[in-house]
Amino acid sequence: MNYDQIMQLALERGFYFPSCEIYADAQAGFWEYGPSGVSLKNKFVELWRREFVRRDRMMEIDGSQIMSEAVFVASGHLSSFADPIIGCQKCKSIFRADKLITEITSIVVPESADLTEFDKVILEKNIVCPKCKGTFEKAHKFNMMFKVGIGPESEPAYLRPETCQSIFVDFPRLFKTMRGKLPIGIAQIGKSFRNEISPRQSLLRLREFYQAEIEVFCNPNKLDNLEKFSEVENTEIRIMVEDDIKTMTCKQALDAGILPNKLVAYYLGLLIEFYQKTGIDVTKSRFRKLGDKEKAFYASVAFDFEVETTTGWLELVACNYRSDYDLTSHANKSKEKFEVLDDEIKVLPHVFELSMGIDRSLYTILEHSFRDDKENDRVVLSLKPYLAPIHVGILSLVKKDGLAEKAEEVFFKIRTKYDAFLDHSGAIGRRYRRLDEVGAPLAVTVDHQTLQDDTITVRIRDSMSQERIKISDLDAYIVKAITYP
RNA sequence: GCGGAGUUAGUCCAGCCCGGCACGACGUCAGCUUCCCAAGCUGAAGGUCGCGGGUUCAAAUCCCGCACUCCGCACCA
Repeated sequence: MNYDQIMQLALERGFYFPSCEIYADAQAGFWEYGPSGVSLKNKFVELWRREFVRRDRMMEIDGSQIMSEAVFVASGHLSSFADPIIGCQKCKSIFRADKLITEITSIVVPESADLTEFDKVILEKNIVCPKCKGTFEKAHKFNMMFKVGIGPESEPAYLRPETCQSIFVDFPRLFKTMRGKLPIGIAQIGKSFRNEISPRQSLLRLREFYQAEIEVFCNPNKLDNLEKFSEVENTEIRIMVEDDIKTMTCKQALDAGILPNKLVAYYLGLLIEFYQKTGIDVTKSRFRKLGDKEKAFYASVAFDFEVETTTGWLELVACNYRSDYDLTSHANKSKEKFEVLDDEIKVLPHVFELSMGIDRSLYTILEHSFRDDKENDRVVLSLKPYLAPIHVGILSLVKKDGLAEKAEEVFFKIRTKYDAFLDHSGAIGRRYRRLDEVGAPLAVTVDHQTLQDDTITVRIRDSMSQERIKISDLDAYIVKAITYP
């Protein structure tokens, strides 16, 4: 169960594969989901919707992927979502300006400093290219946003680098028209785009990727006034405390001051309960509080939710307390009013966000579900049944004697309700194994007895055990097996 | 973007030094056989040898450029 095995399974079984792969100019960092991948993703998204949007009575929106320049002037992405870089005139090597200066002179010039600051220090300290001793060109910024030109005049706009900006921009309308009341979560699933310098490892670092983001708007004076916290107070989380991972309940973490308030503790509790249901091994997870240097520019407190995979610790969710950074910025830039009434008092809400990487989560689900069952000479994806790309395979034991036709009858009865897959060809054991590899939890087999008494066998993926049931009971059987928790 | 290693069928790979019809396995499809766990037999399909250029009578093979993948650096959900 390492990265290469998952990659091979993904390619062979239609989970995901490189975009535009038949052309030589295909760029790195773009991947397609195949049929199995889409089916898994849809079910993952549905689970997310159940466990966050419905459970916590959030609103869900679907915003535009291209957003106007003003949005990113206000959000800070135009100035801050960029690295200061310098290039050598001679050998063309490129360096991070701030890192190189600190490395050579120990002078700390903040990443966000004015570009002339970098040029000044480089000139004063006579910094040259560490590779060829060449002199540097002027510092410039490499912005990680994709710029697009709108209309015939190519008016500047950008592909959003995070989905949440639409939520902030839409907040005033949503709060008014949807009868909002603090605290309120607004959620969105969609694509975001970042021009990574070096995308790598398929779904783990993409230039175009799916995020599931939740922005919780709250009254900053009432962060510990949250009745629903009792729902998760005994939920156990694993959290880094001074380089050790400690297991404790949300309440314990709150009481110990490791988590800052009930609101944050509540949503971290929801998060871990969600991931438990995805089949990811949460005993291999941790929340890690980020230091000031690691945090995004908009975050005042940040916890990363990380999971151990064969590629190392992988960040699946960024949990950022963004305070009023975004609403204040957009209010100032747009002149729109973002204050709302909470108990008759006007308040500018603060924001706590759960920013989930969907692609990375799907990869982790695959890796944590992958089982190399040598005893039975098979590869099994032990996915949670409700996430399986195929719910049930419908097989005829052999193709002749009318068994294929009977299997088709069974298939036609259930095909619109479940993800079912009909298969007649080849040895029965081979067909079971193919289903095991895409994680189908059930396999129904039509045999000679079926023709006599309308019963079929149902094979359970994980145990390989079988039981015989009536065709008329199949629907109820499948519902029970694949229903969401 | 840098350093290193790579790229040949759906997958894994041989061939490359030393230029001459692209090898094998797995998988897929069809038929036979078996009739509940990747058996066997017969047959078939599947290739811009990463892309572009050069050298040559002839290039997967030699030369140049580029792209992509993987590992490290840096960046990040």
